[in-house]
Amino acid sequence: MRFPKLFERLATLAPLPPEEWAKAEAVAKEQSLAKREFFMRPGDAADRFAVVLRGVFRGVRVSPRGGESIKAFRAEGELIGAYAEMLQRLPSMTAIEALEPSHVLVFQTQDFQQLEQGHVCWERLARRVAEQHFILKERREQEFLELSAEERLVKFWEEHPHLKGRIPQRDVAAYLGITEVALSRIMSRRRKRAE
Amino acid sequence: MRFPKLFERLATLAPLPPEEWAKAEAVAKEQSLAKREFFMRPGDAADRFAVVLRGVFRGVRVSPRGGESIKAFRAEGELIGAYAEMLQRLPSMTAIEALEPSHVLVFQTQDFQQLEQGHVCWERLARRVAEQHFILKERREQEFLELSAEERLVKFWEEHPHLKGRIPQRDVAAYLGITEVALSRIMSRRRKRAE
DNA sequence: ACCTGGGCTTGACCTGGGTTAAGGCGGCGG
DNA sequence: CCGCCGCCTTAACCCAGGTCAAGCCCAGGT
Repeated sequence: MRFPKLFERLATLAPLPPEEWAKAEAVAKEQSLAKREFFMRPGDAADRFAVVLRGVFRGVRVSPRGGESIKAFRAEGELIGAYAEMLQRLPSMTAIEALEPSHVLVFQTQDFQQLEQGHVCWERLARRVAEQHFILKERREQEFLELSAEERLVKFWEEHPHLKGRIPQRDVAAYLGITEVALSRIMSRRRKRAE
Repeated sequence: MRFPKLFERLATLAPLPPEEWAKAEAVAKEQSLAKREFFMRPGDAADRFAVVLRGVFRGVRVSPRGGESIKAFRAEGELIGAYAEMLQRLPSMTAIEALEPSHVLVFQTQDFQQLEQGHVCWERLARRVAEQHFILKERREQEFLELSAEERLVKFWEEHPHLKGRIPQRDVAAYLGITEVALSRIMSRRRKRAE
């Protein structure tokens, strides 16, 4: 077994027989990405996803009007991929970019579907993944509905302490739905208030 | 079969043997709700969900600070329930309230889990449901990130034309994340612009 | 017909965040 | 060592939306 830690993590989501995991490892391919290299670009087919082994990624949505907003950051142990587009069999509308030299374990969705046909555990795992992703998005929805930009910022760092120092300020702003300028103002305001 | 239309709808999500559906109908209970009556209140156990047969509901999150925001409206054929809380086995933090005299088909999550143990089709259906819910929430996230309140309003009516005239203005505002006052202003601004 | 109350609008005023543009500053290549 | 570039900050100005408060409209009840 090449990735015992990853196996353990997945097994907490749904029971996963080691021999099934062995099959998964057999079809997965490792990939290294330089800083600023893309795992996926808008327009690419959403036919692959990966687990981050080392590094951090940002999922960027480039809107028709040119604005960039950030859907999520993903670090060690988390999944990257154009999930919504994959489910809808649409080309990716998301850019997924390494913010550090990174290393990932890539699966073709086609290979994953093969695994699903071999054992129900994969369908169960996929269900749990969908549910967890839903919970995350609903939490985010709620933050937009109820919290000010400043409150969202505080919460962001509470929930993602491991990203401290690894992502540029402007990306945090794009994640919060504000500009770099507004974020800088909010931070200086807080600094002052804390004397 | 008491609800052939519902059966058909579900069968489009995942293959569903009629005999399994019969079992589901056997454990489900119909419930009627008056206008303003709650299907679920904050603090209730999230141990049931339902399909709307007739009527409209709003899912309201009452924040600690007293503000009300609306997570979703649900009409005929859609699911109501405190989904995220159910997945996390937490008590509901959501109020689900009928905006019209309504009629729903209620399932206990416990009964649903029984069905799941009897046939994989239910797990597959649950997965599809999770995935669809995810897609909806991600779409909403994107709207908050990229669109102004006015653009969100336009999109809301494009996507929910069947709710026209059935939900009060203030609830639309609470769904968009703005106040009733702001919504009224936006609407009058648009009226003027259209001469 | 009248009152009442709920839901919507309007106005005056304030504030948070957008926009634009001008620096500051640290790292890196020449 | 200098100059450049990327990233962040600051300032001036503007506008969308929040807040508070008054008023309107209409449906329901008496």
